[in-house]
Amino acid sequence: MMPAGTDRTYTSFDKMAERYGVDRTTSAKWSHEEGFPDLLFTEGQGGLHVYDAEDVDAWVRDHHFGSWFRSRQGKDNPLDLPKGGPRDLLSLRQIGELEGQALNRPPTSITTLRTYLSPSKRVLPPADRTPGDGLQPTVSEPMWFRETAYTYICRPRRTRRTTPVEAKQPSGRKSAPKQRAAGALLDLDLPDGADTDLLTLQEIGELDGKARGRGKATTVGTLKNYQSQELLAKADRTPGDGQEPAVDEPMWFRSTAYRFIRRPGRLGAAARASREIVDASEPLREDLKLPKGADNDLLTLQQIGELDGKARGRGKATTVSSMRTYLYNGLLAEADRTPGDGQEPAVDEPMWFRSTAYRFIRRPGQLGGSRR
DNA sequence: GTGGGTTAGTATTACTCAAG
DNA sequence: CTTGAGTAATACTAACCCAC
Repeated sequence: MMPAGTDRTYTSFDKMAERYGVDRTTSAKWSHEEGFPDLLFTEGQGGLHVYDAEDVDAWVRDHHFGSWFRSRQGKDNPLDLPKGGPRDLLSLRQIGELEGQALNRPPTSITTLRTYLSPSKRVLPPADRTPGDGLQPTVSEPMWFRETAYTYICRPRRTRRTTPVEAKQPSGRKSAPKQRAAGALLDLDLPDGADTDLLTLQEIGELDGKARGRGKATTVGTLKNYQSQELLAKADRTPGDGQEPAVDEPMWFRSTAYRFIRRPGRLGAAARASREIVDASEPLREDLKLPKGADNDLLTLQQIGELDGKARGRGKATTVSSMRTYLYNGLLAEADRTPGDGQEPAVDEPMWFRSTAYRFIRRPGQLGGSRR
């Protein structure tokens, strides 16, 4: 129950999602970020996380300005800009400073503002006043009315925060994200090679995708994300760093790359399976009664669950949810057919060949009813 | 079923740069 | 001074998984 008798307002991940126009997973993710307000309490059976709405709002303003700003659309003076006469005159430099202040970042440079003035962009309208325009008071450089400038500053936008804002903090905070990656490294199957071999981002992505059992390479874009999160270290070599051999794109030592690839965390099905099957030598059970049928008949997860429950003597079907867990753990191989794989007949959900499914059902181990 | 947590990926943006 | 193309980084989501 919400405590009564206070004027505090409460929020939860769903409410935040609605208010700031983001997905629930996004607001939940925020709660793990540096300095997010403390959890007040949890409520109900599902354990709904409840936070102070005002504290959260202040934090979102600081940390996810774009989302915060969106929630302020339609309000007067959404950015709390200094009051003043609409016809006050502001220079380009002053506009840059006000913008920086409003967005909690360094002043926008005059150079950048000039590019916004270019007719092709028109992000910022031309100056309201120019030297020699014959109006009073005379001006010695282009000037904008406060209202013009404010319309520019409050334009719909997403913002890109620069890191220096955080750099004001005493050092030592930044190491937090690295800590997260500091768990025990995984023992993955990776090609041999000298520690000092040089690898490109793309090559690292290929090795990463393969070793972690995802079947396809991790994209360069994703790796760049990891870089910004400092999960992947900075390149050991960069173009023009003066070392030999010269490189024409950033390169990582094999040892650096492998430390990243072996990071703790979730693995794709293939890699999980190869780690799971310690005792693959145990023979499949041949004593189970299973319907006859062609090896390449196609079965859904639900159908496999039904066969599994029956064959292993549990009376009722293994639930699809349990089947997913088996799949995740690599006990059941990945689907032989998936929607859009271009093969015939087309399927609209993942399907397994009868032979694949039966290999799973005949897995070694106890039969039904033995739990508890 | 509900809600929290994780990962891989895409979309979008602010900003830079070289050349006209 | 303009411009278009390029880049780095952020912001966000889909699709999972897991626990109660």
